[in-house]
Amino acid sequence: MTKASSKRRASPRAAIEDRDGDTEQRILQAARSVFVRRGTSGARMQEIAAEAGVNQALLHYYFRSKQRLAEAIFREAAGRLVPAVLRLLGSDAPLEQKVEGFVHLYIDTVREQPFLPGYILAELHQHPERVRGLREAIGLQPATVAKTLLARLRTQLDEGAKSGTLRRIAPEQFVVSLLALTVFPFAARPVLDLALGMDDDAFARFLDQRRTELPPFILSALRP
Amino acid sequence: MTKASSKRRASPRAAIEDRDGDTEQRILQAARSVFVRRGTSGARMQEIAAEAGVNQALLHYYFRSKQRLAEAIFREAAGRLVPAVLRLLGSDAPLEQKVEGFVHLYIDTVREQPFLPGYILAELHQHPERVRGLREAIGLQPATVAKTLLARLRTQLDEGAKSGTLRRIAPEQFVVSLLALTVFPFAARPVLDLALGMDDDAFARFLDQRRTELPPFILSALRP
DNA sequence: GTCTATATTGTGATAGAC
DNA sequence: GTCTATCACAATATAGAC
Repeated sequence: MTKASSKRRASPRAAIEDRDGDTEQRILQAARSVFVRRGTSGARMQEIAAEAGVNQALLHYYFRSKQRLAEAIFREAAGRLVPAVLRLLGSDAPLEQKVEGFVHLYIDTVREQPFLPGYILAELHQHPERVRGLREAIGLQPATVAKTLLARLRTQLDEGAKSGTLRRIAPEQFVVSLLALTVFPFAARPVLDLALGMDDDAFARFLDQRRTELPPFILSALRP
Repeated sequence: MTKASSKRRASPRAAIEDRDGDTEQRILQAARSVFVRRGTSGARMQEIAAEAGVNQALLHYYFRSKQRLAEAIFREAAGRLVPAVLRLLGSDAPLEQKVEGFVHLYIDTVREQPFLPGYILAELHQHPERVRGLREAIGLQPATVAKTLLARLRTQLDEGAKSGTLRRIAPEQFVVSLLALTVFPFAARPVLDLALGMDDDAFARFLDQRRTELPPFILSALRP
């Protein structure tokens, strides 16, 4: 899976004696859990080792250093969300479909790992250099992606404006608003807990409601 | 200012010989800068000391431990944003005024320290126990605040729905959407940089535009 | 109040037996 | 591949002179 790991894999053909779920996977699993919760600087190799049920030395055996492990986890996390989002928004489906498709896809995906957005935003905030990881996750040149995505959206928005079905709005504002309305509830989960007294059950109900009500809300906002 | 500091202040009446800007303030200033950028676990006392132009021992003289210093900074940061927001949203001004008032207040305030939202969200994500700091920043019991705020909003939204001027919407959804649209652009600043190629100038223009266009956008979304 | 050591602990990383 | 030391250094914290 990882470059580092494949290089290091031992027995050429054997791998049968691996216990329940190959060790590397158990480490990755534990690393995900810890890094996502504590962030890269807050994470401790010891905690990861314990959660994986191995000792610290093994982490280094599989992934050279904390740095590399952290990068692997971040790339994986970002790669799970970003490309799908970009593909959807950049497609040439009609705008109404994009909005609903995006909201559903995002909420359904992230629901299973509600801490991902908070983790990604926190990492990018604290380690801006990690944007590189995002670049790789995207695959293409960001500048290119941005231009084509925005250009396509602009076309759609302009058409709607001319035909009188849409209010005139800059594509950047549109994208950010769409992202904001969908991503923010996850990223601000602790705030909702405190400020609105929202526990896990209430949050689940909140998401159900939002999933169906957000698309019409957004489309209504777009109407002139 | 801080409990710790006032207890420790030395010369009873003298304080005149302090050089440019009282030392405690210089430390706080540096601590703000470092904690906000790196987060609590990523921050280094040494970096703070250097930025304040003093040595590490002084940090401990004024604020016992890194932990305490971090808490002071977080409380201050949260206290600068949260209470104002809650007061505004909980007031009995008409809904249209709340929306515009909130957007303007928030964007104008945070513009000067655009990393605050990212810092606060990241801290809450990585150290949920820090919610205590938020509690103190709010001053009142969060449960109470939440109830009265939501209750008041529900009244206003229901009235609007009955009179046919507003679409029916749960107050929780409304608050989260309002917050999302306003806060997210700051919290996701690095993403905007990468995904939309938005540098500081472009971001400033983006905010100008958003400040004026967001209120009508939201009000349009609320219309049936 | 502020500084220069210095103590103390935390934490990532490596060596080497099995 | 996996483990038990153990190293090396980074980082917080304290002692004590000035």
